[in-house]
Amino acid sequence: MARVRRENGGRPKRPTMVDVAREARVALRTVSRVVNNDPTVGPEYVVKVEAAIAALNYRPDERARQLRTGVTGTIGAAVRRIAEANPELAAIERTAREAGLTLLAASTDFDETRERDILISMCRQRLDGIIVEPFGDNHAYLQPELDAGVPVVAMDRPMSGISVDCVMSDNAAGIGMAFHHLHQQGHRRIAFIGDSERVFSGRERAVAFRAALRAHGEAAEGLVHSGEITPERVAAALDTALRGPDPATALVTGNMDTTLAVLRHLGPQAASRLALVGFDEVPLGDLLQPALTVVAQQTSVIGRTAVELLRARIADPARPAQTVTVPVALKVRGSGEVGV
Amino acid sequence: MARVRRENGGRPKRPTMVDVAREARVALRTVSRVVNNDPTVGPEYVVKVEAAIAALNYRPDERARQLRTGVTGTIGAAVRRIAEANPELAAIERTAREAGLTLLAASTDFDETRERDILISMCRQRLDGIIVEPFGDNHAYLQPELDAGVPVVAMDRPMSGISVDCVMSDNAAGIGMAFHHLHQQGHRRIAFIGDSERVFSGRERAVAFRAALRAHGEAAEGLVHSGEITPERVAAALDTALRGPDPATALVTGNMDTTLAVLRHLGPQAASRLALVGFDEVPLGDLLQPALTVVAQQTSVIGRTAVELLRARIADPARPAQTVTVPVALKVRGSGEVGV
DNA sequence: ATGAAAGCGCTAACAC
DNA sequence: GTGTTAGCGCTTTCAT
Repeated sequence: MARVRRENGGRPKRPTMVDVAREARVALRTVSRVVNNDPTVGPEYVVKVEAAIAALNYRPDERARQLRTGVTGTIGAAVRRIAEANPELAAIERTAREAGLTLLAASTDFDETRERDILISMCRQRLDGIIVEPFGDNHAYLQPELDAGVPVVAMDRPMSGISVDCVMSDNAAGIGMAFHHLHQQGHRRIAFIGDSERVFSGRERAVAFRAALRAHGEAAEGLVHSGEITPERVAAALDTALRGPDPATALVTGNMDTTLAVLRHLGPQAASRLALVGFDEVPLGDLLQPALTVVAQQTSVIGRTAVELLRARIADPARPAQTVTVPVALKVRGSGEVGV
Repeated sequence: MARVRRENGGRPKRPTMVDVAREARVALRTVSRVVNNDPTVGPEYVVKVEAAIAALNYRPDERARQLRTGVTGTIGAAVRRIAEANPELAAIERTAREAGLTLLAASTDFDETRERDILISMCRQRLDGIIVEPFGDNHAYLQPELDAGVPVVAMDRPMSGISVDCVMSDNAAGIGMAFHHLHQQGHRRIAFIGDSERVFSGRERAVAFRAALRAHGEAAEGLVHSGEITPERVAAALDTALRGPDPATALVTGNMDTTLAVLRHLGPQAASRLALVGFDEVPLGDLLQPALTVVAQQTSVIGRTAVELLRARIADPARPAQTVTVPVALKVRGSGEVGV
């Protein structure tokens, strides 16, 4: 049974369709039909071929099939971090699987060069389509690929320099909800700490927060802090916001990393001294005391939509690019409901 | 420039090496050499070919290259869950990248059938090797693939029915550390709640815990609870352990999910009533009160080792299979240091 | 319904 | 140093 020919260096050589045809004494074409479950094959041939396949342990070579047919049945996902909790990626995988697609996932790792390498590599692999959570801020180099018909969908952030389908959360509405909630609880000095405004979502959220302040007639001075998420910068921002004659009594954090940095700086009871609403769910946020009130993104909707947009574009490369905005929801759990 | 031929249905056709050769008025072979940075090409040809490549927006087809050369430069990782925090997967990706390998990651999703589908699919894609965090308990169906020379490495758990390289944590030592630590703190009634003993790590850890009890002359009655991780079962196990005339004063949990279930059942201050040591880090465990004392696995060592074992096997298919055991470490943070 | 042969896009011998 | 040709393993006309 283990009739493996060895060639050079002890590396066994897998049997090919030709070997199966010879073993079964049928034509190559017949083996191909059996492998692809073509119903027009005589039952006796099916038996013979399947016996030969089993005897030789034949496995079709997917690469050759892909080369011949032109499609890979695989889509790529270039996300910023695989391997951290990534519910969007989970949703992409689930949706892709349901559609019979294989998923090739890679981390851009917050590195513009690496993002580019990954995307180019995916194009060279002739994947059926690519979902990207863009990081760099100039994706014009992808224009030739788009012209060549490579389907691309942006997730969480738009891409600059090219026009592609995009799905993302309603950042402005989320910030509005957070602000409004704290305002309703009676807070009048509400601060915001978020990501750098060079990052798309950081910018959108900071802008929305300033708009909320303005809408409620509050001044933004000393209340809006955006920049890199480092423990030092977050600590400094907190100190500024909480000091002075008129300190903030409530805080909105612009993303998960900021929320964690705030919690780590103030200690676990941060939220018993300060009303806190975070953008993004925090793992185990429900076990903290008080539990964390957050603006939650519908990550699985986003991931599923990304795949759906991609499939729609694969089916019709000519359809106009569209941007889908997914609503967010306020999860009231305690930390935002601390009195003034 | 955007000289894209369209054929059927508006799908553009990408130019091939032949097109580039024609455009540059050189032979196919020359284009191939330029693309592969062969130094023996005359500089004037390099210029001509690169101009043609740019003019046509040519991108080499990786599938054809792979088919011809026989190697894919890609390894597969079949893990139980992509998309949850998975530091081992992160380490695999990093190590693979450093070695110039692409990573194809897929979730087996705690589903034996799916695991099998994924592994077979990876074999059909002729990946250079496969890392699997095994879930099912009979992998004999992979024997033909192993015979055919497919390199496979098991991670976290051994595979049954076949002999492959394996890397995993020293489960017994970790349980020993947890028990010993609590015993040193003066606890004499130490309970254990863990995963089903049908799962390899659940079994190893339960067995090790019983051995620890025995070594300290304690009886196991009512103290060792293994089974499916559901809120109900964990609650029942807790009730049993904490009730009666001689209730447990300390608890060891067998994995992260159990730890979370315990925390959720007892409330966040669980550890102020009960000394608790968990197996596995818990995200944000350091922000709880008291912070969680855990047995931490060296996940990045495990992931890196998995790739290294795989590369060693790719290089030498004949080398004997080996199992690498990675030490674990006790992280003392507070929850295991609560008095009797 | 089955068989022979061409060809997907590339690399590797070999000749020039 | 460059061009010609065969062939990787499969699918797909086209004959039979």
